[in-house]
Amino acid sequence: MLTEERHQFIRDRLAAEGKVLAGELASRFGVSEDTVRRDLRELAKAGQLRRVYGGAVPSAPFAAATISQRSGHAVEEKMRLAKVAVGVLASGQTLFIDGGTTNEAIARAIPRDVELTVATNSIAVASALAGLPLVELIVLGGRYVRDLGTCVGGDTLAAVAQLGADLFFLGSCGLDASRGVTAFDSAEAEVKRAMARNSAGIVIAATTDKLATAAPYRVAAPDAIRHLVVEKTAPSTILADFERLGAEIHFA
Amino acid sequence: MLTEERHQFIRDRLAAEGKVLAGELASRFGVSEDTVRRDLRELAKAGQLRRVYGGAVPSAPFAAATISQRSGHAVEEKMRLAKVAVGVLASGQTLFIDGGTTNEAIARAIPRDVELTVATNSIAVASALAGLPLVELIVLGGRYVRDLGTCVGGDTLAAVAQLGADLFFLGSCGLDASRGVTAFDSAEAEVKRAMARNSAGIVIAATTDKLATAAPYRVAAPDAIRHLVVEKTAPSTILADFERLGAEIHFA
DNA sequence: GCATGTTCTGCATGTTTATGCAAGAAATAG
DNA sequence: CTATTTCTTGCATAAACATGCAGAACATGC
Repeated sequence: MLTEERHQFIRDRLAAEGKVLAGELASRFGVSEDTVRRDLRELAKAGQLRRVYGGAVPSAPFAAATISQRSGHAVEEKMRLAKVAVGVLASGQTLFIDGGTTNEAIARAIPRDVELTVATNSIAVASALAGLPLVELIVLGGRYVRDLGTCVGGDTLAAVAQLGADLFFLGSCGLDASRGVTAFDSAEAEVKRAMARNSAGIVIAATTDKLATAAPYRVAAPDAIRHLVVEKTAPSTILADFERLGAEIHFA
Repeated sequence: MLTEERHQFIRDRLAAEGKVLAGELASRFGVSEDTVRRDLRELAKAGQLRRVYGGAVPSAPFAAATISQRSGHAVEEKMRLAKVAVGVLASGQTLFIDGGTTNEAIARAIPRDVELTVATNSIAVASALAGLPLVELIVLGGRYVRDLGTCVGGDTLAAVAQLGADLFFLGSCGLDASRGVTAFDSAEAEVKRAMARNSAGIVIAATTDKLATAAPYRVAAPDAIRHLVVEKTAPSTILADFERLGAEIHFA
């Protein structure tokens, strides 16, 4: 286990969960707590985290905003969903990846040896993909919306219009077998629609609470979903509806 | 086994797995660890990887930051520069912020109570600003260049062309009183030029080692610099040149 | 063929770095 | 306030590292 690996793990973990515990890290790495503390000290010196009694928390307010939205349970679930979701990927494909914490988890779960072209309007997804050498990354700029963590607006739409993708990882939406995919915000919905239009297939990874919910703005028809990644706890009646409409169901 | 074969294998392995171990490579190649270390040294010198204790990891955009931060000195210097640099800001202004670790430090040093409109092509800067509620953030998308940590290309240029800013925080460049501001990459220089053209003033925060260096591509004339933030160790002769050309010098 | 110079490699050396342990200081919880 | 946990510091050890040197492999020129 390289020192650098531990540092990387700590960074990732902080971004994902908003905190790390010294003891927990020590047992996970198989090193003494002293070593972990040294790691934390170095990362703190580099400004990459802030040490607290018992462990460390992110230094940037960025991750702090996302922490509140995440309970410890949801993180594990999302990581499981993400691992399964990347299973639909194939090397050489072009992707749109939308915003949302689940999509961020998916981006982080993409293996290093897969060659992809990815266009995203999410800063968090872009950050995650910035570390993958084989991923050609296209950032879809525009007006950044803090609540969504993504860029929207005319510039974003124009950038999307120039691209075509094999798959579109659509996130943070309502999902309903009759109304299809829906979004809470008009501008957000516009961008998602553009991505959906320019993609050959839509992939949605959704925690159970997202199922059978609807929001005001329509993004895609229910039969546009090609892959649906869900937890085992998802109600089978809803899944049956989507399956009838042509979606392939993947259980995480 | 040719040296080049080993190098290629190391590159591939690094891309696929994100790390290599010196001992492991030695036994796989059937050579001594010394030879492997020599290989790693050469590849590191060529910028194709970053050596760490025990092996090597890919050279990432943050790797440069991490490695300079590791020394401890540079990061503190940059933070000092950043604190002074944000002093030229005024609430209500519109900014372009370029890439580079110094600009990232500046972005992180912006106080929470300043209202700004900021356009940036750097993912790291965007991440930093995502946490500031009073900052209207515009992400300049495009093709992401891993080595720079920024977006470049036609899309980026088009997005810049639509905007005008009061100040342009220009980063990661050569700086010379006769040749002006210069960049190492053609596409990078193009974006910087566009930002410079659409800004009322240029701000450069540079560590001493950046002064009196030049790169191939011209970005801006030496008299285009309005604010120059430097360390106290900066040679006064160079500063005098820039001051004569109209720059205001700020010491950190 | 032979000599020469270059490059690559492995070994021995001394140095640096990472790690764990122990003891005392500091922070937190009851 | 006291007990417990967590943290820092100094130190010892083993691993990883840089360096200098010598031999082997190789190409080049005579």
